[in-house]
Amino acid sequence: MRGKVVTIRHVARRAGVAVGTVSHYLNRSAPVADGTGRRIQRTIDRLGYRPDLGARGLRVRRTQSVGLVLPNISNPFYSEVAREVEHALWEHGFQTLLCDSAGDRERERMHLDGLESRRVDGILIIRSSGRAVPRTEPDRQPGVPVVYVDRAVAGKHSVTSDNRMGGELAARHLAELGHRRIGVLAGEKAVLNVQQRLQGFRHELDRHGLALADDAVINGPQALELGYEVERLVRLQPRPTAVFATNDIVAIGAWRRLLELGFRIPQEISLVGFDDVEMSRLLFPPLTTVSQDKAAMGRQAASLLLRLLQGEELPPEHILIAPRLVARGSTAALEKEEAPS
Amino acid sequence: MRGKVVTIRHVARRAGVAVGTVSHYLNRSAPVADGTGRRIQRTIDRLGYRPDLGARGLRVRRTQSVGLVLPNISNPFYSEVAREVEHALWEHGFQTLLCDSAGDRERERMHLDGLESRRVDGILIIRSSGRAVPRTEPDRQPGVPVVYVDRAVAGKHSVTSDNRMGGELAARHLAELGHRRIGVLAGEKAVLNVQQRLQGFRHELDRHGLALADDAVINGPQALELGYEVERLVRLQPRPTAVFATNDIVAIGAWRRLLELGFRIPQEISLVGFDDVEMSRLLFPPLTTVSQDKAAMGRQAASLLLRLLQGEELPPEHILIAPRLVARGSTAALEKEEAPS
DNA sequence: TTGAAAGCGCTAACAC
DNA sequence: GTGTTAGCGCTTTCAA
Repeated sequence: MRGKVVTIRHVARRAGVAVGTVSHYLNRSAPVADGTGRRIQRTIDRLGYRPDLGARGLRVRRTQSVGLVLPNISNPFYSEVAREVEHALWEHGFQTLLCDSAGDRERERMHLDGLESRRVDGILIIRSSGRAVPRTEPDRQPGVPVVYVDRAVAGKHSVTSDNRMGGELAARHLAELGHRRIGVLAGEKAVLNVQQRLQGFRHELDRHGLALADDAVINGPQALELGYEVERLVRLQPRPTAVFATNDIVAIGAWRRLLELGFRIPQEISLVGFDDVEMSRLLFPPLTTVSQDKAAMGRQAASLLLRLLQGEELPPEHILIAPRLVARGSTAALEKEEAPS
Repeated sequence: MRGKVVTIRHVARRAGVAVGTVSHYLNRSAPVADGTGRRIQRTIDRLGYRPDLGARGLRVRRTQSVGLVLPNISNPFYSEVAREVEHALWEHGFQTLLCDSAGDRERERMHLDGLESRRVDGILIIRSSGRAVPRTEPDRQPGVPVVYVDRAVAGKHSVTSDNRMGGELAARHLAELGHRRIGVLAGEKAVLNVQQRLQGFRHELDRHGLALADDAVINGPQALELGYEVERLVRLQPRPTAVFATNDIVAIGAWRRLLELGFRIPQEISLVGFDDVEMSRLLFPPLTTVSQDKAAMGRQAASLLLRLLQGEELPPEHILIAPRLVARGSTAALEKEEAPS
């Protein structure tokens, strides 16, 4: 497969020095005379020598690589995180090993095994939710730092959005616009992120003297189809004047169905999502949503891992990234108690 | 960093056999007595031994890894390709090394250097277009197979959509719906994919006795902003009744602006995109578009590379993936010459 | 079948 | 400053 590569020995011989000297030159692990250095560099260029990182890794026991495990790289949320992670790691000389678990716990485990065999220096993982993620879990390779992203795990390093705060932001926005009858399209109760968003939402509603009717909360997997269920919400008496969806995909499903049903957004009904995926702002009207700072999550997770890789001994830390409300066209102030129905 | 890992030697000693035997057992490179094998396996499990793939790679000169270089992993088009690639490679025991070039040629070059140092067995690359991709280019590491994705490169292995055919499909669809005055929002002239889509479009229009007016083609970078230029198109006299955008993002820009301007889609104006990114079907009305089979592209590229990695000597081959027209809500038959204006 | 040993490309300790 | 060499964990002759 790989032909006769040029090795450090070839370089040494051609430059008329010892391999140790070349190695020192390369790694600045010992000073090398100017002339010698130049001769070595010239030889390297001429021969097109590239140090074999695998061999180096075997020797120094560091591969300068980290595994990135996530449920689906083509999910825009994850891919944006992945992009930031890759950039941050690359700038520090680390190669990203992409592991797509396809949302499958078993596959995720196999990937983790693979990364262990590849002796990665660290791991960033967005666990597949396969029902809820256990709130805690055992270490695999002791000594290999792991940072959890978008999932809080007790006793581990993790970086997530402040989901509770996000829920509050959504509630405050709607409350301040004067909405009093509000429906919610919520993900599954077992999912921690959903729970927290809902908690925050309820809590803030409460502060405004509002409450969620039991039949005004619809649970289900966070997918387009859940959004379609908005139809049940608008049949309620009295009809909610605003709907909060626990993520944008769900909100988009709702948006579609509402438009199909002939509702005018936001005049007749307001809609708030969560995530701020790219397409939210492209809709018409564009979606008001709680924006998660995906780039910041990726960057923070990477830089936390990087610090651990330097050997810093940090206690497990849960970094919360603040979301912010992005008010766009899908929400509006409630017109004073709908006039003649 | 990595503590005292257990090596094949530990396993051998504990199992009371030679390291060679363990190796043979692991790789089935020689038959091993049943009893011995079982003893080895038990020891492996007990010790939690994981072969060091780096060390193995050093010895066998294959790393079981391939580099995937692309301009932006958070672009939904690329990330979908990436997903298929990762899956296909992983199922054949290869690890994907993710390299995001951020659309920067220099960075792309550095990534390629890095992959060379990491001794990847092969490379899949979606070149950054930084102005046009040269139609041909030199090999880097002789012996390391490279497959170009979404870009045709003379004399190299490549997998792309049949862009010309895609253009034809779009034109045929509009022509058959009775449209005669058609506008185009085209990417930059220097980009090969755009050229081909346009060629196909014009060619098919021609077959229907139609032509594109000079001022009915607007060029620019394929981004949302180009879509907004649809405003210039609808000011033309006579006004086009249909618009073809060379990709979906552009089409979505157009869709937004048209809605803002108060046009009804498709009653007053039809709109066709290209790519079929996820959000196309989520719009309202959903976008009619030429669907590129991204999954097929990823799979085919991966399986071509895999064959090359088996050592097959294939002549450079340009695999074309057929696109198909997905007629959704944004196009409609032209109502017989708009009645009273 | 099994075992011993050489060597993949590199770094780091040590000697000069 | 520079050169020599052991050895990282593994596979693969070759001999037993």
